[in-house]
Formats: sequence, structure tokens, C-alpha cells
Amino acid sequence: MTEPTDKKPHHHGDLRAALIQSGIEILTESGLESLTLRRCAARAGVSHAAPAHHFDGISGLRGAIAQEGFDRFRQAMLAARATGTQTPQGRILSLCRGYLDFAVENPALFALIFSCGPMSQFEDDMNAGDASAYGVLRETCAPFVSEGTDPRIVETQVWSLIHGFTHLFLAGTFGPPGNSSDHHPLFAPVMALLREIGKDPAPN
Amino acid sequence: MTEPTDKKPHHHGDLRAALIQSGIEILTESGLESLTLRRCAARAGVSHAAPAHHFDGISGLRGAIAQEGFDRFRQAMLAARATGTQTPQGRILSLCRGYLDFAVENPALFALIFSCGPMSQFEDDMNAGDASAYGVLRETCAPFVSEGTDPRIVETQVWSLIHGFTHLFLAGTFGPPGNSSDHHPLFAPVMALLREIGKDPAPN
DNA sequence: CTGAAAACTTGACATTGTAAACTTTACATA
DNA sequence: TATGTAAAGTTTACAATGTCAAGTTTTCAG
Repeated sequence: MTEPTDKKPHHHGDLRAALIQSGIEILTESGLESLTLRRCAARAGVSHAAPAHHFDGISGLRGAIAQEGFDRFRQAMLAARATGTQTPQGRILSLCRGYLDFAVENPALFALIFSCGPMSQFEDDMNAGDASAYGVLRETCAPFVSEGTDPRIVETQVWSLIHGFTHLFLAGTFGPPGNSSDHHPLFAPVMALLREIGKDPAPN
Repeated sequence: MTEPTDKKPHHHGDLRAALIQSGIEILTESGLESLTLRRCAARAGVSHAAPAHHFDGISGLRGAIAQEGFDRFRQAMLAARATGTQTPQGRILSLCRGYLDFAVENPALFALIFSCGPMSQFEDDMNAGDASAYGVLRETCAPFVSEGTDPRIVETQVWSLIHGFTHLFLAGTFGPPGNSSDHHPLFAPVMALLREIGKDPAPN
């Protein structure tokens, strides 16, 4: 059976977790193209066919790594949100700064998270829990949701803006990446537009 | 020599163009993961090693396809911009609609365009020509650039917003992709936020 | 103690990217 | 026209990868 999460370990200890950890390390050190079944297995100290007992092929491993990465992403945003001024606007700006910072610090993992086809992990998140990853965005946006309107409106505006900037930034569109995100001159205008969200919706 | 663009064809006719065309067809029919040197070669009717005389390996072929795709992308946006109301706001809204529509109709090609590492093609574009791809965005944003401010400010706001929404939309974040982009309920709020761009920059 | 199932290994195979050696074609030039 | 050279394309070979099948080891319930 694939993916036995809570069964007692037999040989290795906890190979499933070890493979995910190895994968994240490979991503960090060598980039997305170096993430390979055989390399993960070698790094975890097992044979090349061992992962098949824990994941459904390479796509299964990538999915599991993406899930773990998404959780770290969520924690990074939570931590960032707690740093700045604790007003609704301050929290959303800090959250977005954390969004960009995480992507800059973990570009390959970020790319993996958002390149796993139809992200089924999001569909669950968006409809369900607040403790989930999307829930962090949702609760941070909540103060800007007008009475009786769909909360996804504000959420989509915020997420599109910060995600688009982050993606283009990583792609090097605004110059060679690796710049300190904090001081990139084009990040401020994005934040400024972010402050417009939640005000009266387009008078003309 | 690699990439002889304007030399007279010897055997095939114009293998370089044929390989790019084959690549785009493969992308359209079978997705990004099916884009393979050997498959492009087979589709063009040549041996698997023939592309090496025209591109620098698979990354070179991907780059060339991305460049061609980016040109089609630019033409699609130009066409879209010409359809709606010919006001500064109408043009920018039409442009963004064209942006999303192109990505929905050519998801694999769109993904390829924005996944070629540091997009050197953009760096040239952003600093140089108006006839280039980025130039279309630039000239459409121009009416919203306040006197004496960096035009890249408005451009970054617009591009981040539409690119982020498009990317998240393709990833299925807003529900299963393949929906008519025209009627997706979450696209309107993005357009609404777009209308806020270029007004007085954040009173508080 | 025993047997079955899970965990892991070994070996094999098709696909892919890449490099080298070779053949064919085009074309400038003597 | 004949010829030599370089580009264009083919063939062969090899390493890396994902996947599968069969076998081996370990765990553990009974």
C-alpha cells in the first residue's frame, strides 16, 4: 500500500519522511531539475526502487514534497504576519512580504508548490479549514471583506497581486533575481496598490 | 554553427522553424512534459540528433519555442487590445483579458514562456524596443504614468495583477481550469482593482 | 514457531539527452 | 567542370532516469 503515514517503521526508521526531507534538500541545493527519484533514494540511503513503496512514482513524491513545502510556506507567512504593525493593513502587508521572502529564499520549492498541475491541496483548503494554508490568507483578508460580499473577491485580489509579483520577480523579469526583496524598488508600488484593496470599489 | 537563421536551407528546407513548429504542436496536444528533443525531431521527420545542429540541446530548443510563443502571446494581446473600447482604461482591460485568454488557450506554451529561468528575452525587451513584447504592455500603461514617475511602477502593478491571477487560474486555484475565462466570477474583481491603478497613490 | 505481509533490493527495460564518428549535400572557387 | 570544405543529417553508443517484476529480508500477528 502506498503512503502509510502512521505505521510503525520496519527497516529504515521513517523512510517516507526521510525521502521528503532529502527531496527538499536537493531542491534547495541543486534546483528543481535535480529532484529525481533515484537521487532522493540515494540521499536517504536506500535503493532506487524503495520510494515506490511510499509514493506513487515521481509525481507522488513531488506532490508530497509540495505538500510539506506548502506547510512551511504557511508557517513562514504566519511568522511574517506577526512581525509588523498589528493592524489589518499592517498584517496583510507583512503577510505579503513573507510571501515574497519565502519564495526568494526557497525558489525551487516555491516553483514546485505551484507547478503540480491542478493543485488539489488548495481545493480542500479553500473550501475547508482555517488552520490550513489558504486559511491564513483568508483570515488576514477578512477585515477587508465588505458585509455581504464574497470573501474570495478580496482574497483573489490580494493573492493575484502578490503571487504575480513574486512569480515575475523570481523569473528575473524585474532584473537579476537574488536581490534583497526588501529593497527592490518595484515592490513598494505593489504594496501601495495592496493598500487600495477594500476601499470603495471603483467609482466609475 | 548553431542557430543559422537566415542561411539557405540544404536538406530539409528549414529544419529550425520546423522543429519549433513541431514543439508548439506537441505542447498544444500533449503538454509541457511531452516536449522532448527526440519527439520534436521525429515529428519534423529527422533523426533524433539533427536538432543539435540548430539548437543548444533541449534547453536551447525550449528557449527558441518560448521566444516564438512569446511573440504569438504579444500578437494575441495586440489583437485583444484592439477589440474593446479604445480608451486608456478600455485598452488596458482588453489587454489583460487577452493575457488571460491566451494562457487559457495555450496553457503549456504559457507555462513554458514563464519557466525558462532568468528570462533574458525580457531583459532586452524591458530596456529596449517598443515593438517588443514588453513594449505592448508599456505603451498600454503609458497613459496612467504620472509625470516624472518611473513608468515601471504602473507596469509592475498591472503585470503582477494579471499575471498572478492567470497563473493561479491555470493552477486550478479558483476551481477546475477550462472554465470560460470570460465568465469566471473572480476575474471581475481583478479588473476592478485594475481600474484603481493610476489614481492618486494611497492617501494614507 | 510460523507464515504472511510490508519494506527493501536487485536486475531489467524503455525513454531521454548528449557526444562522437561518419555520410551526404550545397556551394564557393580554382 | 571539378574539387574541397563546411554545414546538415544519420548512426551508434552511453549514462541517467522512471518503472516494473521478481526475489530477499524484516516485522509481527497468531
